Amino acid sequence: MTSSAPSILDRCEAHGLRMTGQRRTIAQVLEDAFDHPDVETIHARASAIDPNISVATVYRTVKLFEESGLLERREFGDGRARYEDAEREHHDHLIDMQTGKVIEFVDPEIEALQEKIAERLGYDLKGHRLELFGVKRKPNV
Amino acid sequence: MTSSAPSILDRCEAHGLRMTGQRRTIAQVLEDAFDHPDVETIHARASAIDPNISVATVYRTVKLFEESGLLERREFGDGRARYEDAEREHHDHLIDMQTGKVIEFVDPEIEALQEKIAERLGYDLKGHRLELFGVKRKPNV
DNA sequence: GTACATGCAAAACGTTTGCAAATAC
DNA sequence: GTATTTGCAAACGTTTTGCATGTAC
Repeated sequence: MTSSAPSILDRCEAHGLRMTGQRRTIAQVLEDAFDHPDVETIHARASAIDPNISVATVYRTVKLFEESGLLERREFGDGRARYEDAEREHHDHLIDMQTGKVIEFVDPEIEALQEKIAERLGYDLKGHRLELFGVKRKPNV
Repeated sequence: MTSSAPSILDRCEAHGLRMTGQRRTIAQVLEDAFDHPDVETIHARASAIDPNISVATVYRTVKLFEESGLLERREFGDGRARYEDAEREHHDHLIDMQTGKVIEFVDPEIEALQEKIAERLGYDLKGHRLELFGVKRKPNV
């Protein structure tokens, strides 16, 4: 099972970004994240590796990475931005309203339907945001 | 063609909310809004009717109305919250990436599909947020 | 009359920015 | 060596809050 996708770090270099120690650390943190960390969390994790990182640098770096197409910014409605690797398989989110847990899913049917709707309205679909909010179904109450 | 849905004001009273002049004015503004105004805009429109309304009151009132289920809060990614009548026909949004224009649409097929996805993941769907981002299609370039 | 709503100004929150010192290339 | 990045702290825009005053019921 070979890992086919290039790492965030690889993509930084492919983009010709000037790589500092801080940027490398932040790229690493995001590479290892399988959740959707906000800036504060990224900063905390990065600081654990290298204490010489300020929040300002994290803000500047995630913005840079986002503008370079390496990261995607998400807003789940709690007032702060969250980030995830843009090259991961595309997916949408279901948020458990009781626990706040975020479940990822992919559904080709819904993707296709969105294209169709945009087209019907006279638009080319460039992106979308789909979040489902639900509560865990009880077996048979 | 009779208007069947009760007004926001009616619903305020049905909820037993204490009705002040300010709240009545804000309810009116939202009733008349066919766009998705942010707090600043709501405040401007309300001030035109009654200059004795502070922004703090608008913030407190939209939060109250939202918690009472009269309004829905939306975030279109520009950093401020926008509000719309919760009882209006359900719809999703397509945002024109070039102009910022917001187009509303309904698609029963996509609604049904979302239910199905949530169910497949073991959840009862309680709400969702779907926003499409697109650019106007050019005839045949 | 009393509990609740308001206005004001101050504070909180996440985020951005100006600047001098440090670093990548 | 030079242009870019960093840390710090101050500033930003949106939203919340403490408190004294005013209002609905």
